[in-house]
Amino acid sequence: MHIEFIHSFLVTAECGSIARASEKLSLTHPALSKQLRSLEAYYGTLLFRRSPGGVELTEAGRRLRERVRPLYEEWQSIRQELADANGPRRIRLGALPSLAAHYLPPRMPGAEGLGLAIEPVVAPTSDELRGLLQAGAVDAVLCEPSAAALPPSRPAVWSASLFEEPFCLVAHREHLLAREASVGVAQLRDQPLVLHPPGCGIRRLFAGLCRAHGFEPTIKVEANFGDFLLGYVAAGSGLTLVPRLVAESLRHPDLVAVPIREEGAKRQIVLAAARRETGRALLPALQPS
Amino acid sequence: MHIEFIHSFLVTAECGSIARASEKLSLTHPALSKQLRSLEAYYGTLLFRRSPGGVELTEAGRRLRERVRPLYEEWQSIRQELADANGPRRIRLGALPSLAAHYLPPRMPGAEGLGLAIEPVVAPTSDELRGLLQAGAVDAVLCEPSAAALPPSRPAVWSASLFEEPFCLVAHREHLLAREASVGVAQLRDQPLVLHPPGCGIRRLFAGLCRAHGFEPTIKVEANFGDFLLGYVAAGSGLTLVPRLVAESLRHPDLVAVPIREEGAKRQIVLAAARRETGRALLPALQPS
DNA sequence: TAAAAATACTCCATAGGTATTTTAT
DNA sequence: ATAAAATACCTATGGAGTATTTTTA
Repeated sequence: MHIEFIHSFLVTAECGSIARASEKLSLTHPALSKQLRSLEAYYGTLLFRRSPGGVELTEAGRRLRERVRPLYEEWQSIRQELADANGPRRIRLGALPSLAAHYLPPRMPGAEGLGLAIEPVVAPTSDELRGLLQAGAVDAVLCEPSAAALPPSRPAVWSASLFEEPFCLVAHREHLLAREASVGVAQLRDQPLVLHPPGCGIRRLFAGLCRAHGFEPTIKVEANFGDFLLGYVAAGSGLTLVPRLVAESLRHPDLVAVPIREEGAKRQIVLAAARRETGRALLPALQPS
Repeated sequence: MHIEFIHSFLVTAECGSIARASEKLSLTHPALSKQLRSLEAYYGTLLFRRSPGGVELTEAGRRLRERVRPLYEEWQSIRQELADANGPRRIRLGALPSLAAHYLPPRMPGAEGLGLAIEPVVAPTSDELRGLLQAGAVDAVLCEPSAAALPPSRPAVWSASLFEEPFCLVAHREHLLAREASVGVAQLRDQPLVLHPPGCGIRRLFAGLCRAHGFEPTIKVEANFGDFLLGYVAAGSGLTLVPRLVAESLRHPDLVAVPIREEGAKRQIVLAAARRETGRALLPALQPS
């Protein structure tokens, strides 16, 4: 019997629904359903009463829960103790600047709690991160999926999708578009843009979108670091684009972020690791909250 | 992580040797070795120091053992409690007469302790037991392997070998052969025999052996029940053959049992079950002591 | 050098996924 | 009718086996 099934059992009992519990556990409902069935076979008893409204513990299920909950906590704590004795596990984690600045920091304490000492390595593009991963300079990367999937030479052994976020337009608060609730790509025709250099994911994606709308973007300034870009925008030199993650933490009083309403105007972030085990260890700490 | 690996770990720590522990656990040593390796990966520490003399717990291993031993006991006791609440599981177990009389009784209390209520069903031949198993009249059978392996129609889903035992010659204490330490099949030429009817495993096997030695057995009386056979032998009507199990519990003052020294003069006993789960549940209770 | 354990490999049981059906309200 | 769970089916991880090699006292 897998101990993890006990965790699934406890979470399901808590949620009162296999479907909702399966989300929490990052499982599909059939998988969770089968886990619970196999627990029931193991104990030779029905543990849940199923209904369209969800599931409810049977008498035996309640008894099991009472006894098994402290046991599972003890199990975890034993593992924790052994892990602590080893000292934290050092993991070099490559990340895009936006993620290193806004996504990683709030998750570092949680990672530490799991015995992981994350050493961030920042690189400006997903392509460069891929290179670092292949070269063994980092153990895992947080980047766009191309880096995990495309390389035919040595693909990342393991990867998991973390989240998807739209891009936002950042404009000076007095700019015309700053008053819109959302902007379409078409509205950016002939607008002066302050963007990343050509190798960058945002730049590539955005140039493609403009061309799909029948125009070339008007790029006025190129810069590599997000803060510089925002400086230009604040100075009134043009507009820029940032992922929502960055838009959410805009603190400059003169800057306004407006989401782009366009199917393709979003980026996906994946966690990719050279070894599966590393990825699995990292994943719980790096889930979007 | 499989909880069973913890059991393996505890047994190995106790034995101080992977090879010896693997026997106790009915595993091969590579399998156990891999279980321990995967535990070590799970905890991120070396648990045993390996040497040609066996294995020894490391510091981390000792720590794990101390903490995990009570946890595993609690796990077992939880399972026991749930099992008890269900009432014992009734299992109809077909068995050959010799096994039902001498092998099963001492193992019934152990089975009860495992929550199994065994209901013995006796049938004189392995073939008949096979019929009962196929018909669903019993859940499992203790018999010779032919019944588990041969049938092309509906083979037993699950089977495991239990033990092998030689046959013994039973003679009146004043018979010439009763003084031998062991007898060869050749010595039985022209001896009057008291044997089971042709359908029976012992009869079939023995007739084959005699023919291999170039003679037909001289069968004087046929009877279906072991006790009757022994009665005839005690009365001086001839010799008979019984498995060692029966020979060991001969109580008649006039009867002497002598092992047969012959490669093929032995029988194998297997446990076969219609469903794998039944077999697995039964196996620990029915192991030879 | 001789034992014990580790490895290489093959096979199969089973966990998990996707797509679909069943069920109970 | 609908939401939830179960089922059917497929793929792939990994646990167990057999045969062989490596290790180390």
